[in-house]
This record gives sequence, C-alpha cells and structure tokens, in this order.
Amino acid sequence: MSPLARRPAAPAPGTRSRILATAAEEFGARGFAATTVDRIARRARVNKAMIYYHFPSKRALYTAIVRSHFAPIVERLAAITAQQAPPDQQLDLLIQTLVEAIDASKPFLSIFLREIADGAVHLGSEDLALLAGIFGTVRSVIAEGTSQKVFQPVHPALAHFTIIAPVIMFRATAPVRARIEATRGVVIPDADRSTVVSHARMVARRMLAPQ
Amino acid sequence: MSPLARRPAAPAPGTRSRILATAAEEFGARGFAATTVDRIARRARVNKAMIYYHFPSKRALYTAIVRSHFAPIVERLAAITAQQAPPDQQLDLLIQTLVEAIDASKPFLSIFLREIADGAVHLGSEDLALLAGIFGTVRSVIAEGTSQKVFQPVHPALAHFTIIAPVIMFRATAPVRARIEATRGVVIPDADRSTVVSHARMVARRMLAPQ
DNA sequence: GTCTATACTTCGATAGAC
DNA sequence: GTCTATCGAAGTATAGAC
Repeated sequence: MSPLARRPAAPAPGTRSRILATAAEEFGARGFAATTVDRIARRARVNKAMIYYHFPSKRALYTAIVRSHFAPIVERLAAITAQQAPPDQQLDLLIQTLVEAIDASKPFLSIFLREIADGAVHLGSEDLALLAGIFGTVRSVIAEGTSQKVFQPVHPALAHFTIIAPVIMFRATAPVRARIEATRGVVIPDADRSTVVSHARMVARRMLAPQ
Repeated sequence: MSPLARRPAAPAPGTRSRILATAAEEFGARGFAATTVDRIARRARVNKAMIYYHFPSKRALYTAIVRSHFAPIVERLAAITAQQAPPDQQLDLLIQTLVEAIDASKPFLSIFLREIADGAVHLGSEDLALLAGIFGTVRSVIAEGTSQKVFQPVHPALAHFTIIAPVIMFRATAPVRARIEATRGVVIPDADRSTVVSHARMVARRMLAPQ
C-alpha cells in the first residue's frame, strides 16, 4: 500500500452507537413521524448517508432501538421468577427491576408511551412477545400468591397496571410537571428512585393483602 | 334576490363538528405529525380547503380539540370539591368522574398520552392550567384527608398517579392487549366501567388507610 | 466508510373561480 | 361555503465520487 494513498475507509467505532443513541432521543422526544433523519444525522455528527449505510431505513433504525431496549428487561424479569422465592419477595424484586428499567432510559419511556397510543403498529410479533413476557411475569407471580392465599384475588391486568403504571406516568410526566411548576409557580415535589420503589411496593402490598 | 341566482353559501351545519370528530380520531391514532390534513378531509368528506376555512392551521385545529376535551373535565371535578363532603366520599366521586372522562373519548386518551411523551409542547399556558387543575383537585382532597388523619401521609404526585394512571394505561393498552391475545393465543380479561371504578376505589382506600 | 448532490414524494397552505 | 389547482417547503432515500 503506497504511503501516499488516502485512507478512505477508516472505521469509526462510535458511529453506529452514536446514531442509535441520538435516534432514541429524537424518537422519544418527537415521535417517529416528527423525527427527521436529517436531524439525527446533524445531532449525531454524521452524514445523513451514513445512517442509510448502517440501517436500511428510518423504520429499521427505530425497530433496532425498540428491540435493544425491550430484550434486557425481559431477561432480568425472567431471572427473578427462575428462583423459587415466595410471591411477595418476588414481587418486591420485580418492582425494583421494573423501576430501574423505567429509569434507565428516558427516551425509551416516551417511545413506549407513543407505541401504546399507536396500538403498537410498529411492533412485530417478536416485540409483542417481549411485551407479553413482561406482562405475563407480573401476572404469574400475582396468580401464584393468590393461589397460596397470601394475596387476595384481583383483576390481573388492573393489578399489573396498578403496580407499574403510576411509576411510568410519574416519570413520564416529569417534564410536564416541571412546565406546570415554572408556569404556575406551584411546587410539585419529585421523588428519587428509592422513594418510588418504596411507594410501589407499599401499594402492591396493600392492594394484594387478603381481606 | 333573483330566483335564478345560485346559492353558493349554503351552510352545512355538520361540517365543522365532523371535521373536529374526524381530526380527533386521526390525531389520536397517529399523532400530530403523522396526521395529514388531506386524510382528515377525505375521511370527514369535506374538501381540504374547507378545513382551512374553519381553522387557520392544522395546529389550531389540534388545539381546539384539546381545549374542548379538557375544559368539561375540570368543570366536573370542581363541582365535586365545591360541596363540603368528607375526603373519602369526595375521592370516590373524583374517581368515578375521572374514569368516565377517560372512557368518554378513546382518541383523546391517546392524544393525552402523546402529549405527555411530547413534554406538552403543543399545550399553551391555558391548557397547562387545565391540567394543573385536575392534578390540584385530587391533590387537595388527599391533603385534606391527611390533615384530618383519615388518610395516611403519601407523596402527592405518586398518590395521584397511583389512583389514575392504572385506569389510563389499562384503557390505553386495550388495542395492544387485543393484539397480544390474537397473536399469542392467551386470554387477557377486559373490565367494564364499574369494575374499573371499584378497583380504583379499592386501591385508593387501601393506599390511604392510616397505618 | 464518508461525503456531495439530487431525484422523488408528500404535505401544509393558498389563490381564485363559482 | 365549496371547489380545483397549485405553490413551496420538507423529508426519505439513493447515486456516485473519493
């Protein structure tokens, strides 16, 4: 190789992951349709054509982000139920893990909310399977507790969302609450993770306590 | 007026409301950016130019929808706290009213979720005031109960979302749950309104019961 | 792997006749 | 109030040089 030759094909290791991270922020903040590939490129400091070099389409880029966020959550949840602990202990661990997952990525939380509003039209059957896995895990732990008479009988889906929806909505509404605080001069206290976990556990315990 | 003259300006009473209803469905199902004025026009069976005759812009149409949905909810909530009932009774009424509001318009529920994901960028200070009103009403009833020692102390925002977020997410996820049922052959029971109200009241009562 | 330039499409919005 | 026709701005995606 001539020393005078240029190096036109030097790999830039951070490029692909920088695209993914920036795209997640944009999709989360604006939604799929309102996100432009131009803007992702500019913010990730790559050329727009580079995005199409790494991903076949805007949609494929979006799908890659969704998969990479869902999969590890389901794995961690499965690890908890694999151990044969009592239902109330498993539920405490499930709550801890779910709150950590929700806190792990603010953009993904927004993507998740939009996906629900969309009726999950962007999710393939593999993604739906991951979602069903999360739902099924919580549900089976509650069902086990009910059959052992340590939990009272509850509507499965309503119980599931009673545990997790408050955390989702509380975290997701943080920017809106901040705007209300700023605009209207009221103080709405935030909460750190241990406060949120404690609250969710308290709610779960009280909701499921036998009559 | 000559009998031969045409009547080019016959009013079509249903036009404006048909635009509003169709636009709400589209904004709910697709989000603001993905919704096209062309499609609203086609589905509402009006000419696109008619939309711009009734509303100055796509954004103004969206805002009109948001206002018309938020305002009556806040009114009904205010009517409840105006009466001087005990906190637990007020809370039961608040829950009933909020569940009814959530069930009243499926499109608006999706619009609401997307607005949260957006950080409420489409909402002006008047809309934020309405949102703050909903939040403040629940919050003040809980605070009153706590100061009367009939409720235990709780984090205001977490308590608020513990009561209302499960209902929001349960209703909003109905299409996704249906897809999971269809794709994966599992049965996820739905719930009618009285079941949802009872569940939310049970959760609120148990969460707020003094230790 | 990276860039420039551009083809192709869609969409919000308006002009102007009736 | 209602229509047709169209402008102009963005935006996805690709071709092709280096």
